[in-house]
Formats: sequence, structure tokens, C-alpha cells
Amino acid sequence: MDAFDLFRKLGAGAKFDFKRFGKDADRFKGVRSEQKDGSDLLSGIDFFGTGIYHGNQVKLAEEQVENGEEESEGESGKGKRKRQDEVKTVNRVRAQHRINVHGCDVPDPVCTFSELQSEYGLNPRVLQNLSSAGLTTPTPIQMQAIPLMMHGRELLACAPTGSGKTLAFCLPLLTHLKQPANLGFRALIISPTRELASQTHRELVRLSEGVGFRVHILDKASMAAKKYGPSSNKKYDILVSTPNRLVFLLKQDPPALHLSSVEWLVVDESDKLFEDGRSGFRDQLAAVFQACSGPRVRRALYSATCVPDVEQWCRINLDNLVSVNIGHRNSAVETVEQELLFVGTENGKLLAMRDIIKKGFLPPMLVFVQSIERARELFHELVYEGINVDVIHADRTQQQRDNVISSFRSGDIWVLICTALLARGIDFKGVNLVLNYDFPTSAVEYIHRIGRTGRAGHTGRAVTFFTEDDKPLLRRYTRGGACGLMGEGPNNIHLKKKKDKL
DNA sequence: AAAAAAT
Repeated sequence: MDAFDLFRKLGAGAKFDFKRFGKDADRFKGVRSEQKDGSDLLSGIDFFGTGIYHGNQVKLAEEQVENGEEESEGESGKGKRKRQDEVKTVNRVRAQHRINVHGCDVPDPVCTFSELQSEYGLNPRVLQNLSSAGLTTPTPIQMQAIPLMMHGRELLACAPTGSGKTLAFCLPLLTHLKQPANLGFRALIISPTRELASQTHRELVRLSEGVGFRVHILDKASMAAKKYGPSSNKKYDILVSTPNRLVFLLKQDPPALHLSSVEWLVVDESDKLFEDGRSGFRDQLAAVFQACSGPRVRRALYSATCVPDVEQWCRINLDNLVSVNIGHRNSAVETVEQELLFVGTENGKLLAMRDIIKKGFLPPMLVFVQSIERARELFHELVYEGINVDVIHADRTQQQRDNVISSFRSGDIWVLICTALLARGIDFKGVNLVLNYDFPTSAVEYIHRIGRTGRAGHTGRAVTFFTEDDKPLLRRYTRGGACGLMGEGPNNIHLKKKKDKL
């Protein structure tokens, strides 16, 4: 595995501009010539064309149709034909939208939001809120995951960045809860960062407007107010939180919050929250799972990336699991034009960055670096460039963090330097460029970072800086982390196992 | 490997 292969594996759908980055191409040629593989550079850059995958999907669907025919052999003519047609239609829909499902008794995908009202009793007001938000057609993940959750099925869902996962779990929650009830929280959503939690909270409030649900977020103020204690009036329905805050309240004696009425537990960015190790989220998440002790609790895990570890856990612990995958698993979103830029050294990064600024760029731009310290440093380098630049990371105060996010959303900040804090889930409208100033430490992180652009079918662009020093880093993580992500067929993913816990 | 996550 060399640097070239690595980038090939990172960048599904990547376009590499050889004229513009001729030097980089030469560089990779050099690297590549060390290999025995005789194939030439350009043919090597078949970025695992999506057409091949699509072909496989259709073929798979046809096989399913055939199976369906065999199964219905005992039936008489008319009914049999009707069932065959239905199976064909459903499989065609799945193939067309690259919906892959595994599990028993999977309900048909829905093709419109109004079907959700007629078939599953979605509140008409929510439907109205959807259309006033300009949402007309369900995305593939919504088509399949919503009916599943409406049937109360536990699931593991994997769909690309910016493809509508939030709505895919919010709609079923609202439908399932039917109306406000004073029973305490009946639905809980866990997110890895406060920024993502607050975004999800806002979405839920907007979506349920006029229905009367009490949607809460665990923030400093609500925790200080101690409003969820045993003596509270239980007049709340849905909670969104980061894990540790929740665990803090649960651990108090007596617990400052009860989750025994929770009927739906949604884990967003599930692979992140399953992260193990001394300071990982995993223990916190385990405590949350344990606290959601009601007999009727259902669980759904969502992410753009899925690791075998999480899948394994789901197979063992979830009831009659269904897993839904949209398109390639663990692949970069296809609407992002990806470029790799060799900049030689650290100083080369700064020069290239200044060059981008000097040449004129179309804001807003997100710039990812590897650590808080590096975020600070880069900010100090750029603050005098005459552009509106700011920086966000976990060491800034919540007030600063909130201000930065809102100024970036409003366009007052053109360039936002950030750490992994903003890598997942955050939905900025119209980020024109994601710059990986520091090379991401894993393919998974790369996928999430560049997924801040090219959202909801829009096009986006991502540039990744690359230096001499990054080479050993690349080799390490292709061995230990996500490897063979793509190019080996949709169901042939080897992610090396690190641990086998939980 | 780093970042985030409670007071």
C-alpha cells in the first residue's frame, strides 16, 4: 500500500486534475514505480467507478425477484402474478436508489412523504412542516429507514454524509410518540458533540412545530435548573444530548433524570460513540443504554461510516436487527470533487493556503487541522491576511463556539479553522470548499470531513494537503484502520478488527 | 492518534 493507493481508496468518485497538479502526478508515478504492479497511472485512477457498483445492485435485485417467484409457487395464477409484480417493483426501487437491506420481514420503501400519512399515521401538521421546509421527496435512507422504524424495528443505518439521516430518524420518533404525554422523556437522541446535538434539537423543534411536543436539549442551563428530577412534572417528550452530560445526571443519587419511559433511543454518529479506549465514548454510551431500561425501548443506530465492531454489537444486542446501507458503505460522498495537493512541507502548506486566499476563493471555506494547538497557530497566521477568519475547537468557551457557528452560518466568517469538532454531522448550507490542511488520520475521518460540503445533492469541493511527513502516517492507518474500503465490490469490506469488546 | 465529553 503506497500513498497513491491510499488516496485512491479514500476518494470514491474523486477527480484528480492532472494538468493542474502535474507535479503531484509525477510524484505519485515515482512512488508507484516502486511497485511490481505494471498498470499505468491513469488506468489506476479508475476511482472505483460507481457504474460497476450500480450494475451489481441491479443484478442482485433481479436475483431477489427470481427468489420471490420461487417462493410464491404454491399460489394460484392471479395472486401470484400480482405478488411477483410487487416484489419486482420493490426491488427495482431499492436497486434504483441503491438501498441495501439485510434482515427479516423488511417493509417496502416509501416513495413519497404523503404515504407516511396514509400508511403510518404521520401527523398532517408534520407533513405540512416538511413541505414548508421545502422537503418534497424522501431520500433513499428516508425511504427505507422510516418504514422500518415505523414498524418498531431496531436498525443499524449507514448512509452517506448529507443524505438526510437526521430526518430519517426524526419523522418516526414524532409519529411513534403520537402526541405530547406527561410521562417523562419517551425518545432520546445521543450525539457526539454539543454542536450536533443543538442542530438536531433545532431540526426537531422545526419539524414538530404546531404539534406540541416538548423537545429538550441538555445544556448547562437545563442541568443547573434540575428540571428533570423525580419530583418534576414530567412534561417533556424528546431529549437530545451529548453522552457525558446525561451520564452525569444519571449517576447522581437519586438520579437527576429518568430514562425508564424511553421508547426510542437513537444513537447518531454511532461509530464515533462506540469509540473505545481510556477517553472514548463507549463507557458513557453503555451507561445510557443501561438507563434506557423500559420494556418497550427500541434502538436505532445511524452513521455515514460503519465499522464491523458496531455491526457485531448490533447483531448480538439488538432485537431482530435490520441493517440498511445506502450505496457503498464507508465511501466518500460522490457529489464532492476531491483534489490532492502535494505541498512538500509544513511551510508549503502555509504558502499554498496563502495562495488560495490571494487567488480569490468562494467562501465559505472550512479548514480542518489535527489538533487544538495547530488550530490556534493557523488562526494566528491567517488573522492578519485581511479575510474574515475564525477558529473553533473544544477549548473555546461554549459562548465562543456558539458565536462562531452562527457567524459562519450567516456568512460573517469566510474561513473557519476547526478540529474534528466539526467533522461529523454538522450541516452548513453551501460550504464551497473543505480544505484538509492537516491530512486526516483515517479514511473514516476523511469521509466525514469532506462530507461538510456536497450536501443534499449539491456539489462541493475538497482539497487535501499532503506533505513528505504524511507518508508514514498513511501507511500506519491503512494497516490498522479502514482499508480496502472500496474497489473490491460493495460487500467486500475489510476493516481490520482492533478489539472485540462489548 | 487526537478530540470530545460534567461539575
